[in-house]
Amino acid sequence: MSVRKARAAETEAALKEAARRQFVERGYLNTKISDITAAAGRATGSFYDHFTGKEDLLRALLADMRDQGHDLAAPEHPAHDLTDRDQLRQHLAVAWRVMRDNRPVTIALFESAIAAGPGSGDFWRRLVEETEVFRDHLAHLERREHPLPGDPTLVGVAIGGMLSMLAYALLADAPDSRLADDEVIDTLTDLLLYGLAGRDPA
Amino acid sequence: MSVRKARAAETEAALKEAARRQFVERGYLNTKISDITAAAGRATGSFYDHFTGKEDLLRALLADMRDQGHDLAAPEHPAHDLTDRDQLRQHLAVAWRVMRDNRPVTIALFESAIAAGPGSGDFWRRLVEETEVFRDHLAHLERREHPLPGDPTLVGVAIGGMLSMLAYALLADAPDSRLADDEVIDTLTDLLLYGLAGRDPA
DNA sequence: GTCTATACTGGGATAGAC
DNA sequence: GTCTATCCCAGTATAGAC
Repeated sequence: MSVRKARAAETEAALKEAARRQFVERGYLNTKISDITAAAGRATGSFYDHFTGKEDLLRALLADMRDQGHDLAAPEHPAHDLTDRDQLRQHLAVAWRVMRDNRPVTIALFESAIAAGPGSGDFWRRLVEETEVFRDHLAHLERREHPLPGDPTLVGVAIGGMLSMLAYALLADAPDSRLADDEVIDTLTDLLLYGLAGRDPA
Repeated sequence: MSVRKARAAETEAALKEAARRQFVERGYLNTKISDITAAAGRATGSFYDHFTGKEDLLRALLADMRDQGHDLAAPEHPAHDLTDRDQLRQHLAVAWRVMRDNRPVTIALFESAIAAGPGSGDFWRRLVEETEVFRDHLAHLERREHPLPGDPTLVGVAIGGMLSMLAYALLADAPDSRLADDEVIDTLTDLLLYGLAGRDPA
């Protein structure tokens, strides 16, 4: 790689890194192109030598994340019984960990989904996509004649929605998290597994 | 009330009504002042004779809703045992109904909460406020020595977040709801009461 | 490829006639 | 109170020198 290209790659990396920081600090929607370039110590114009716009940059960040093995959408799932506490907890923990480790992207995706606005069906579609893992596992349970609270898609979306919302509120809005990750995960596990009634209907 | 004032009130009402329609159609964030005035058949400038801005208008819509007895934050709660299926279902149904009956406001509040951006702690705060009812009931259970999945605030926020998210996705993004209200409410009731394991750990 | 400078735009907001 | 006309700014995006 030539020196020229290396420089360019450096700038691109700097822009991405700056963007990540800004997204966490001000949120995706409130971050202006000029905020990013300023934080990266570059001129505004330079941005457009690397990206066509903010959405394009977000796509790039998403791709980077995927390359690093992290995947917001679908963590691996060798196991297949969500009614097993350890397995359910494991799933929730992985999802939470991915979101926590990729706060900038988590935040940005959430905000951009909202900004797309209602009516397009886009929001619902994205939510359904993101919750594929849960839906699959739930459908699996259903085939095994395990009674579910309702339609697998709906239940999956409910669970996924709860997770996203909590992640945004807790990871984005309160970085100095007042709640430990483990507490959150344990709570969600028990809530989703046994509900408010609890294990023993004592 | 003078004729003059009546005219003004009419315009104000027209603006509010137009805003409600626009919020559902394009979303709160994507709605411009000029969209509202145009939809109301008034000039852009007239808007400012009634409201100082979009947020001000939203506050007015919220107040209207409250006046009509609907309250996004706290439906009445004479009963006090969320582990009773009927009572839990009732709570969820009321919350859902209020959101459905006030789609414009539900949508606008959700979007404006996001737009506030992370970092301010505002989002978390709003979520905690909105879920006061649940938290109170859960705390009540806890005092009665009923074991909960976790901290009442956290559990309440989780439940409320699930509801908000689902409402936005289902009520806002898919108005021609592919899912019946009753199905949603029944599913959530069973999920939250008994969890994925179900009533009988058969 | 990166800079500086600037053109362009959307949309919020106001002035002033009616 | 409502209109028309306009101002004005923030932000995006481009042009062109280096």
